[in-house]
Amino acid sequence: MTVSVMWFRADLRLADQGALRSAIESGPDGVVPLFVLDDHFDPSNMPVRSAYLARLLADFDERIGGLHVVRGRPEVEVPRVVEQASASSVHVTGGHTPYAMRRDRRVADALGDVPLVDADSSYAVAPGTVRKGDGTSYKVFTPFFRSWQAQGSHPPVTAVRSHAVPWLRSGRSAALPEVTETDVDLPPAGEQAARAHWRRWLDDHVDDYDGERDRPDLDSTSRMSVHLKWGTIHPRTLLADLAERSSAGARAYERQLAFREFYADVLHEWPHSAFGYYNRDYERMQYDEPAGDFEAWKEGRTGFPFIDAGMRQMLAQGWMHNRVRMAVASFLVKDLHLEWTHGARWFRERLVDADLANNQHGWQWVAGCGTDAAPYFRVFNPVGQGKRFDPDGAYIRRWVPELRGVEGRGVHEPWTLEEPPADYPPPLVDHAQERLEALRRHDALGG
DNA sequence: AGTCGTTTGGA
DNA sequence: CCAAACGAC
Repeated sequence: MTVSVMWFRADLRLADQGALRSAIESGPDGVVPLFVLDDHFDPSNMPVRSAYLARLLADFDERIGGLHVVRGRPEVEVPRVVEQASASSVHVTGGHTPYAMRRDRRVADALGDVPLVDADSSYAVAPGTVRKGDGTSYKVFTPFFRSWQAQGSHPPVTAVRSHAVPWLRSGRSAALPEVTETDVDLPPAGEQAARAHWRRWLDDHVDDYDGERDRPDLDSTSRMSVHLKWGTIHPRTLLADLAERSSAGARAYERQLAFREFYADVLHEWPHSAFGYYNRDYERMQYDEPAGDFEAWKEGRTGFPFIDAGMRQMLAQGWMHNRVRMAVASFLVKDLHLEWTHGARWFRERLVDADLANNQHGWQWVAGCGTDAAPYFRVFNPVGQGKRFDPDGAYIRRWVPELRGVEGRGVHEPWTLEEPPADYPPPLVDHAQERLEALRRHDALGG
């Protein structure tokens, strides 16, 4: 009997998209599903994501009847499980961050003659494979998008759900993390939840996506980011469903999926951009040190209702509408003059969908130092964004209880009210002034 | 995936 | 007088 180990990387890219098929094609009679909780895994650094991961692992464990979870270093634990199971191959599936790639190489070295097969990526097109005619990678989204579309991707795999190859049940794993209570209103975890949610959104909302996606008050985005991040659904599944639709909304959604693929490709090509400036000119800019204003931003007490609503939505749900992410990021970088890395770290702590490539490059786009970034002089107006994308203020009233009693559009500028709510803070900064300060600091860079 | 001050053209 | 369009940052 030949056995293969199916090693899920940091997330649970599931078998229906090719990983298990790839294992089947290599001919094993059984598959050991393995998840390694890395020694470096520290729940205090990612409280929201670790709470979600525990739910996800529990769901997976229940569904396949025994996920093998071990704690330790992958280069030690993967070979150990291979030896215990007398496996002849390891199929790895999941995210393509530079860190995952480096870790794979260490594991491959430790495995010796047992092949480590990169069974599937968590992207429609694997990072590092969309290339210009001269073989170099793209730095601008639009040409990447065209090339990515032209390249296409194979259809999603659906038939392997029939369990042509049995999972080798290992019994309940002692290392399975405990599912603990959390104050965060987390979305349901698991593949079935992901598929059900997608189906519903596709039927009811995708055709309106183009017109409504920027409106946090309507809450009409797909909220699929969490499922894509954790791999409980594959983008190829989404693309196949979208291809059957002719609406502008379906096309706009494909474009958003392509942004995710673009940033994964960028990170793959420039690993340093995960935690440093993609455009290193911006390292020299003058920044302030995080202080009380940073704490106010984190807690949603800046006195700018649209900004505070977003930050509080993130604390409550581990999720924030993308339009608001851009506005709060701009506020941190250009009104508070803090480095984007501080904000990106807070997002990674509090967002359940925090994905390294999307998060870091989304921030760098706003900060003007990323690939195909917004020019630095594009400064979001924290009030104007609210008026434009939350016209009636419903989003603000939902997330900022102090302002719930304020009727009309005055809710965007409570300091102009005759009687501003006493328990809501005054604006932390003068936006017009700080905007000019940001432009001044940028000018000081020269060139 | 922006904002702001200015200009322009129609009422 | 005001909105839409425009160009600069």
